[in-house]
Amino acid sequence: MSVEPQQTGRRRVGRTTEGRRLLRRTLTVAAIDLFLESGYEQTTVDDIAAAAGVGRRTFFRYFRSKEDAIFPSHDEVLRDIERLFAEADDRQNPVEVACAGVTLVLDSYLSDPDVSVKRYTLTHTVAPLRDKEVASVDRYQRVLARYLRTRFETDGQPLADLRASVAAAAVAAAHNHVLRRWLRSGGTEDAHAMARKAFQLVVDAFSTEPPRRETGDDETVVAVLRSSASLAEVVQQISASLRPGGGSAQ
Amino acid sequence: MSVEPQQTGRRRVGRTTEGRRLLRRTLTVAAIDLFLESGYEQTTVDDIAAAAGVGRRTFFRYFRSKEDAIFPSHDEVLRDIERLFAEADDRQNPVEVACAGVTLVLDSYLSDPDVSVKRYTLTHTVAPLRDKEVASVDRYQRVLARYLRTRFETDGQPLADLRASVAAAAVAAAHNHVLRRWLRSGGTEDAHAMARKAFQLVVDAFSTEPPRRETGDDETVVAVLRSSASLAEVVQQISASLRPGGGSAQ
DNA sequence: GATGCTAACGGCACTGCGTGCCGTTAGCAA
DNA sequence: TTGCTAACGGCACGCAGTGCCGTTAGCATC
Repeated sequence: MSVEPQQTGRRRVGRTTEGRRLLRRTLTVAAIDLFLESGYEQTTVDDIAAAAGVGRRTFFRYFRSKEDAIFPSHDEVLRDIERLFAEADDRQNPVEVACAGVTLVLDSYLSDPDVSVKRYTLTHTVAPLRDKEVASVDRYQRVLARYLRTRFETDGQPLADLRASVAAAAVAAAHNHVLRRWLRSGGTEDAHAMARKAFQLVVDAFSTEPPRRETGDDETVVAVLRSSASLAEVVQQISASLRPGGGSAQ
Repeated sequence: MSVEPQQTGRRRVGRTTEGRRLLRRTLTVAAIDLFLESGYEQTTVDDIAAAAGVGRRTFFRYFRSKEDAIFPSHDEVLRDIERLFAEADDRQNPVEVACAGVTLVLDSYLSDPDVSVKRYTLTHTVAPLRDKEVASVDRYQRVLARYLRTRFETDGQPLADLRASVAAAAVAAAHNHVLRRWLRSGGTEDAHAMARKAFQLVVDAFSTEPPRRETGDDETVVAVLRSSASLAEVVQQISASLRPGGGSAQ
């Protein structure tokens, strides 16, 4: 395919940082197109490198494996999330901060709808690529869980570790749901609007603040108290309510 | 290592179904021990096969890849979960059914503590093995989400798809948390007791009864509490509610 | 404009994973 | 004893991923 295979001195496109980004993207696009066209297994790394006009060895200087070729560099997004968490106000709702963090992931997909949609058809079809995607989601989820754990711990939450893992998984799942819907729509729907709704559902479920509205199920006790009551009275009344049949409205 | 390499006719241990299980386990144990002893990358498939007394080609008749060697056959557990969901009473809480399903996964680990603990140190250390583990968790999570989605849809839940994905992720995360703690304890703690607590937290967060709005006037504080909350939590939440501006619905 | 330095690139060779193919052999039935 | 079937071992092959090295573009310096 290449007209000048042994030409001395190809363009050194990867010399500068900007050049590296460009070549990386060229390789990604080439990989995606070849995978879609000829199938993942049928496409060799040589094919991808040749399509991008570089040597096979260079490919592996840009991607650690054949599967990685179609994915963006998650490391940068991860760093952005870490920075957002580090700079976050401790007075903010931790779960909402986590949602803001994972929104950076969403944005990284939104910034390149064409590639994202094509990649989705691949991760939806090819098992090794799907596994890689899942592994990267797990990396994000771990970062979320770590942040939430420290926040929950300083807030004195009981079972902080468990809560953090569960909440992180929920936030990640909400993000994935929105992302999938957006990808299935071909990148046309309003992802951020969907994300707001989805995150609201998670925040409501996991908010550690006194919730504005609560789901009243069989195991919920509603206590109505005068604000002038002393704390001791309150405790007494609450413990009475928690006994079977003692709830004021259950 | 094998004393009789070209002996005609090794034992056909894999002939019967029971024999296959036995040889599979032998290969798994050999792989785990070799990975722990010599390192994952340093250990070749030939080493594993030789340690188990079979040929390299036979190894790949039992495992699809080198990474798969240390994992149990998730397919069986997945089938058990599907059957549990199929036979589940539709009047049961869907999230609780999902927890019951994922408990089957927990049990599969508990049934072989020795291998599970050793495997954990590997998945905790070796990136490719961790990725495989994450991928298998995702498979379970998808089954949970599919069940929850149909249940939520027939229950007429709004955003059933989103809720199902998020709840499935939460259930899976709670399971993983319990499993990790149990593995870190060396398989000594009471995993089922931990699981009950962890699942309770998820069920509370995702119970799907219609939300109830509470309105109060300036002199009344309405606090809605989960009966599973500890007294300390209750006091903390109540005192927060009694502070000006801290009320949940005042 | 000539020279030296640095870093990216291409090519080569090598290890090892995963697979298709085939001859061999154990287990079982007739 | 004979024939059938299925698991096994060995062989060869393609390809992923890596270490090594010579080459070359880009840049600074004289």
